[in-house]
Amino acid sequence: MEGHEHPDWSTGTGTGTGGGYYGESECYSAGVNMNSYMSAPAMTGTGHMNAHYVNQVGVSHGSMPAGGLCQSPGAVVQAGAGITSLGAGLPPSMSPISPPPYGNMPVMSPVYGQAACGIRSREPKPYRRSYTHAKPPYSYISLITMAIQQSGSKMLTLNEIYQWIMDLFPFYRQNQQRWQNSIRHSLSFNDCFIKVPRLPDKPGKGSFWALHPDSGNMFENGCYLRRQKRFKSGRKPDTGDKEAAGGKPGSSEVGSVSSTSDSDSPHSSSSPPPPPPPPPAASEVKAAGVELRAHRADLLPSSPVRMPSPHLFSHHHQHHHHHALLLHEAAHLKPDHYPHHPHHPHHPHHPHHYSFNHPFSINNLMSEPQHHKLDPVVQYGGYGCPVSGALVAAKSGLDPAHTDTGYYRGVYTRPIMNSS
DNA sequence: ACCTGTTTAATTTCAA
DNA sequence: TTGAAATTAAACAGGT
Repeated sequence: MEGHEHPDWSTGTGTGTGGGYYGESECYSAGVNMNSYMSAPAMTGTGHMNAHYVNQVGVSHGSMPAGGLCQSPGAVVQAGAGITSLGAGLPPSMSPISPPPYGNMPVMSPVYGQAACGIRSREPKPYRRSYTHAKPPYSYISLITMAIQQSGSKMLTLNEIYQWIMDLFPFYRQNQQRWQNSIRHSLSFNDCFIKVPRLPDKPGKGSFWALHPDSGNMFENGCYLRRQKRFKSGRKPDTGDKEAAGGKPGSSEVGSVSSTSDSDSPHSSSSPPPPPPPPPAASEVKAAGVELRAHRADLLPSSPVRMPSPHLFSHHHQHHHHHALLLHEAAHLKPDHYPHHPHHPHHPHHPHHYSFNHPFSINNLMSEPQHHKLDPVVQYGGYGCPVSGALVAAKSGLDPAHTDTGYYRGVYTRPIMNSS
């Protein structure tokens, strides 16, 4: 089928296309949402720049759903932009500094075209390849996380995750069978994702997927391609179980979870106790602890609250109650977005479905679903933090534009270790 | 039947 | 180079 992979872009893997991830031409405007917190301050050291994902695809000016983003503030962008790079981007988070809780994933949007990038793209790169869409510098885990984060209810069905990804990244409109299988694998295999059952009365295709409350910011290191360590549920922060890594996700740990959720939780301090657990049909608690937890109040979506590191967000409202939906509620309300039906085939060409919240919206990412623009969203032009990237580049002397293949290679090499 | 989830396993890629 | 994370494939079980 259709799936034939093109060696070129599609898999970055093997070949070396150099890297595989996007090439030079694509500009995704990223919407990074990092919170403001992230101001791009210092990228200390590492600079990295990577390539910019500029997607020049079609450019639909105008309409971008996401488009909103561009318009806004750009301040940031410009800042960085100094460099012209339109892209410049790295995921915001790359910014070293703030390790955002998961609230800040960079979500970019494919805004095709400059528009988004705002920064006018100048500098047509010499070589714009035809990679129409290169592979985004995010791992599947990152993508899933971003998708979930940006949803108002903080949980999405598998299909919604697929759609979000495809809408944002043209790259993933290809070889669907391949990456979707990987997505499924990632969801099941990684403890950071939990399955939230649908309410009985709301039948539908699959369950909802949410982030494990304790997963925290898995990308604190700023690297969206690879986490330093795989999140394993069951591990308690202080107890001695640190490692966990060795163990396979099999079962045991998972099982233990149940308790975990309650007990440990780094909860946010201020957040009120979790709402009553709506027992969906919990009856079937599957063996898998995970799921359980899901319904367990802990992770209620409401919990944006549960941000693992509330402090980070502190400024933000922590009381998101209004949004806090209970799982079941959430279920009732449709996931959030789109009005479409489950199987509704989205047309590739319009990303608009997501008008609700562009991925860029910081809000979304944060925890606030869509209040649209409440604050200056930081918009970065490129994938992520343009600013930083740009700056860095500048400092480094690299051209942003230069994009090396390894977009991230140099980039985030910084493990944020403890800055604290 | 097709979609969703799980799981095993091989391989690739990255960061230390 | 190495260990671990990520990707890809694929078999298989359940649901709808």
